[in-house]
Amino acid sequence: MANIKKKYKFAVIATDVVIFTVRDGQLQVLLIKMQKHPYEHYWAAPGGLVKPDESVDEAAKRHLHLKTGVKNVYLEQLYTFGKVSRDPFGRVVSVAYYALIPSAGLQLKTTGEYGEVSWFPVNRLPKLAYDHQEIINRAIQRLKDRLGYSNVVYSLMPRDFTLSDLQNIYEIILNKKLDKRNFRKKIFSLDLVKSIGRKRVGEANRPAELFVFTSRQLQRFKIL
Amino acid sequence: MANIKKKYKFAVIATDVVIFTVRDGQLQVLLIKMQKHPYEHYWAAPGGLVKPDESVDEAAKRHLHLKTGVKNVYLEQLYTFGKVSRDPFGRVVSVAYYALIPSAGLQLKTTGEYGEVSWFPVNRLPKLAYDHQEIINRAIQRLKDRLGYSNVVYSLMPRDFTLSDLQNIYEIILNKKLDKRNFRKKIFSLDLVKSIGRKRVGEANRPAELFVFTSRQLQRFKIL
DNA sequence: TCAAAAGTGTTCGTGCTACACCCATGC
DNA sequence: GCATGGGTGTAGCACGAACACTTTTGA
Repeated sequence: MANIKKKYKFAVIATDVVIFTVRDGQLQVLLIKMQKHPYEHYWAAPGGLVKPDESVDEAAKRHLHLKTGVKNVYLEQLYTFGKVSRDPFGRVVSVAYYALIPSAGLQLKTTGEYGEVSWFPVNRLPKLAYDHQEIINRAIQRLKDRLGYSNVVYSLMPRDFTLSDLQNIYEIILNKKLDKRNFRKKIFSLDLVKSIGRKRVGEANRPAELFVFTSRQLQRFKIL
Repeated sequence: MANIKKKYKFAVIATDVVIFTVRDGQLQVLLIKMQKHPYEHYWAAPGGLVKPDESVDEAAKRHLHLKTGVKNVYLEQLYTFGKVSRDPFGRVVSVAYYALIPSAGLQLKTTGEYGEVSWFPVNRLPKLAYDHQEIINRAIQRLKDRLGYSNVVYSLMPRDFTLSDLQNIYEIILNKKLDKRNFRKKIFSLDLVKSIGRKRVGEANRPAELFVFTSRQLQRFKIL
């Protein structure tokens, strides 16, 4: 460890990306199984060094794409973790990001050189390498905050959805029940969604009206 | 420039600290005059490389102390700036922080090897080196947000102060007038301050009651 | 006809906004 | 006694919280 540290005259930069989706009624995070000592059998958020010719944002996008195949999803810088001994392989400072992707039609890059990749519900996480537990905790907190003060939720939803779908996402992430009537009132008063004039049919109950977001750009305002 | 870049195999880490105070009825930032081409006659926020044996937080504290002599002031990580060409001297990623210090009894380290150091009102900034204009803009925005949702303002105030002093700080930073009665009601209802049973005397008007903060720990809640 | 989720209004209380006059002091 | 900032209360309004029943479909 000590001799590895000496490879670098200064701290070097890496990035880690906490990738969220909502699947099976739970908020889930994408993790990769580590191979190297001392972290074999630990899991970690995808990430790696920033190359000299790419920005930190680009590095985060690259790692996100590498593991999920997705592009153009919501990606926000979270925080930079810079403790001296956070990485036993050397002096690495990590700029953490978090990404939000809709679960519909997701295909992981589980094969290849990078070992096992898997989704985990945030309340049943395995042993995590480095300070990734701390990183994920902070990402969850940030996500909760953003839900209440922006329309980011659009990045977790498919193109069209019912208001109950939307309310479910909120309830799952915030981990509390919301009042249906108040929720709908609020969403409508903010003009967040518009009806597409169709209903979701084929279920054993009254068909629900389908909506799309009026805007899929990030906007800030108080929702909850 | 190109050959300097090659000195580093990876991006290296620096930190920059935007230091705020309120003086002369204005929000001001501490800047240092640059010496080296291409930025001679430009100014910049204090900062520099992170040493291999210090955390990024510690590096920020070090640079803050170096220029102001102060310790134990409010210091918060702001954002990490990672564009490839932000620094013409090489591939440097900067973790920006901002600090808040009370103006009372401030003494700058204007002498010594580091060249000129000076305060500038945020709305009359000189030409800034690197991407420091962007960093400062973001810091101002963050500060405004925090004022409305926490008690950070304590870190800009002397130990005891009048309610008008406090309101002034808010008005200066937010750049808008507040209603005196509503402001006082809010501050009291949150138990932010307590009277010390003394008044500020010697001014050509009714003496104002002096207060201290009930807590000088960061707390979050909606103020404005 | 039953189960299951969709959809729909009103009431109440809290908190924010707007607003004007008297008070205590130094000069 | 005058100029200067200190200190105080109320009324209207907007918004959030609580709450229950009818509708539409598939099985």
